[in-house]
Amino acid sequence: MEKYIKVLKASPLFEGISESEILGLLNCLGAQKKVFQKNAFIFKFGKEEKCIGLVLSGKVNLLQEDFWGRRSIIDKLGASQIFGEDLVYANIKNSMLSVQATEKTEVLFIRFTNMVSPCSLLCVFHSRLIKNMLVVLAKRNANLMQKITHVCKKNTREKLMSFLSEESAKAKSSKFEICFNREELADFLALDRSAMSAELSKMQKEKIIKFQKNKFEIL
Amino acid sequence: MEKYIKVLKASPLFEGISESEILGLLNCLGAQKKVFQKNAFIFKFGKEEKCIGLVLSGKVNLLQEDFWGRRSIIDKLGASQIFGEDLVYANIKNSMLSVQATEKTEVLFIRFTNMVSPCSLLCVFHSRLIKNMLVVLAKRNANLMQKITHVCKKNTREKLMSFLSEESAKAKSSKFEICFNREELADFLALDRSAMSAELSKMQKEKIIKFQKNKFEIL
DNA sequence: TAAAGTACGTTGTTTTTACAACGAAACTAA
DNA sequence: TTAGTTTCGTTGTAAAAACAACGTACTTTA
Repeated sequence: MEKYIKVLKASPLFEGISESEILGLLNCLGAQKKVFQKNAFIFKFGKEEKCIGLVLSGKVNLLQEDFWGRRSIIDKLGASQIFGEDLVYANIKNSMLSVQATEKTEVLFIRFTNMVSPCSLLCVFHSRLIKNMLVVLAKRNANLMQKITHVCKKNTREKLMSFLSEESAKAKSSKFEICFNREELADFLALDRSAMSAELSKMQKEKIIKFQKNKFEIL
Repeated sequence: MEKYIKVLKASPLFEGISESEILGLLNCLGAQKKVFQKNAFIFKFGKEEKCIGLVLSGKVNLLQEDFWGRRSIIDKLGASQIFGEDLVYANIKNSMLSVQATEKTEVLFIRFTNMVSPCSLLCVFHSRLIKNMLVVLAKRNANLMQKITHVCKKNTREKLMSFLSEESAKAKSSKFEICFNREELADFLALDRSAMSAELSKMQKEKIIKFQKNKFEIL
């Protein structure tokens, strides 16, 4: 696991814990690595899950899927980010969302029973882990709020502008790159892909934005 | 504050803490009561806030408002429920959402600086409060997910059915009462009120649902 | 109890979106 | 290299939603 120490250190879950201490903790936590190929499901909605996942490499989409296969993407996570954290404390057994690899992805699973009823070594770091979890949950909250902001806009253009403005703010620049391809973006903003594509072109013609593939600029 | 002890005891924030202990805690927490009239804003988006709010009586809407006054209701809270909890841990100073009283409402404010750096009495309950906050945040999470589920449905009818099904499940009955009036429901589901009203009527004609004011039945 | 205000349903028109279908470009793998 | 696949933009048409306007019933309050 030393190979991934930088990734682990950068994770919000291990904030404030030293590299050597993290390695010790992983044993207590019963951490296990698994590899997923592109498009493989890591969590599937409704299935019982007992682990938190930490992305070691690659990328995953958090998403909801309804009965008819219509999907709604909640967020895309990269290395160091974690998922499934809400299951631990909301008293829910079954996963509320699906998690799907968008490329070959390595995930570290942590059994959260170990996290709630800790062993003696874990005890030392228990309160630190708990605090970190609070931050993780609050951040996920902010995230969901942001998504709600976007999807509740009343039409295609406003949704796009809401999203692009936030991305621009995150990047602290009018030029930025987004992590979604067109279909993913449509599923994130609850739009029809082709209609969205048309609107993007229209906005480019009107010189509101410029884009090329995933590179955007707000004018 | 003895008057509200039942309400406080029922709050997820004080889960596992006895009534007498709660009363002691409130001093350390610097709790203060305020009264708000119908439609008054308790929090306003973007304003700096330093308190968690606990509803003692009445009801409030959590909502987002954009530049043009278009609002999106996130949730309606009643007695014992708390808001502003994410501000404490997400390292955000300004409130991400507005909170508005929908009737005359009493709110208990708790300065969260006191909650993070506790006094000696607080210390005894500190870990309990933290655990409770984890649950609150995780539940809010589940809540936001549920809202996302509804608003991401592709048309009016599906949004309504998604919402009504959940309400029915919550009530564990095909007959149930909803907490929103029509305009609030429209703002919750990101719909036009009149279009929604029309669709509800249509669904009633088709004998999919029955309703009268806020009482609904799924057939 | 009269008057004003609010909540809700209804309707017709305009605007917007969804859907399907297609072609070009970019990417992948044999 | 070539064939197959995926991604993306474009277009026309059908479907749906937004909007405005209005009537009625119910509430509030003076």
